[in-house]
Amino acid sequence: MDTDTALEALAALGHETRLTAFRELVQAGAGGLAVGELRDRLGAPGATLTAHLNTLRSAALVTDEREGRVIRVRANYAQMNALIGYLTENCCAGDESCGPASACKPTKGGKKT
Amino acid sequence: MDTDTALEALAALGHETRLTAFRELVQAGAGGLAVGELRDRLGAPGATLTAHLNTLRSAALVTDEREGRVIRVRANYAQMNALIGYLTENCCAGDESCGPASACKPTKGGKKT
DNA sequence: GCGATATTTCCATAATTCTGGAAATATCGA
DNA sequence: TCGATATTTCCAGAATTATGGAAATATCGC
Repeated sequence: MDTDTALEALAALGHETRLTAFRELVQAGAGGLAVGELRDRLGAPGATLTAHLNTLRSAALVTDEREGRVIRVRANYAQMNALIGYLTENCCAGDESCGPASACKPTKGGKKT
Repeated sequence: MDTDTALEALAALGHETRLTAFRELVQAGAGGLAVGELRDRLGAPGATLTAHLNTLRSAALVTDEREGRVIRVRANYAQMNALIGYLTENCCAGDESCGPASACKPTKGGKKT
């Protein structure tokens, strides 16, 4: 993931309603949620929710698919994963100084601690 | 890390200047950087940089320490790490559907030392 | 086609964040 | 003490983002 993409994803998640929406979608799993269901859970007006979903979609954090009258929204795990990867690289910057996160590095070099 | 804290960290990083600043600090390592050095690298006016550093500090992503006339700023790896932990939990939501990230889960199945 | 349901787009207002010059503060060395 | 350097605070204008009502669009079942 490049920096611009990470930036967009971070900004998208850095808003209470959007972070909450994303978490709902993650918890909903592969089935995702209908926009209306999400709206009920968040208690946000339709127009407001649409605007936030546009932001999340633009950051590729969610995908949506029309199913008749309903639009089903799903968390894009791959993108979140890529974001975590970006942050992990930018957290540890090649050394092991990140503590717990070093257990997170996928085989970089030899480590023993 | 709780959601409010993660929210603040995400919002702090969701801005080009601040993300760049944080990356510079991570790359600078444990020694950190003087505010002036960071200002030169980013090419931002002092007041602007101060405002951004205040945001990062408020999100606990950086720490600073006065050294005579210079204020040395350092990335707070622990906080970034906690943020990654938060996102990882909210990415995978208890199942292993996240691909590579599942290798990232600390003590779930408990393997290795 | 019609009415109902689901969601979006349009648009204006409100709220927040960003920016940077100038003045203030802190520290140093002589 | 003074003058130089490093950084912050103050402040206000500029820019961006958020909000939500109303109208528009899309799809359904009949």
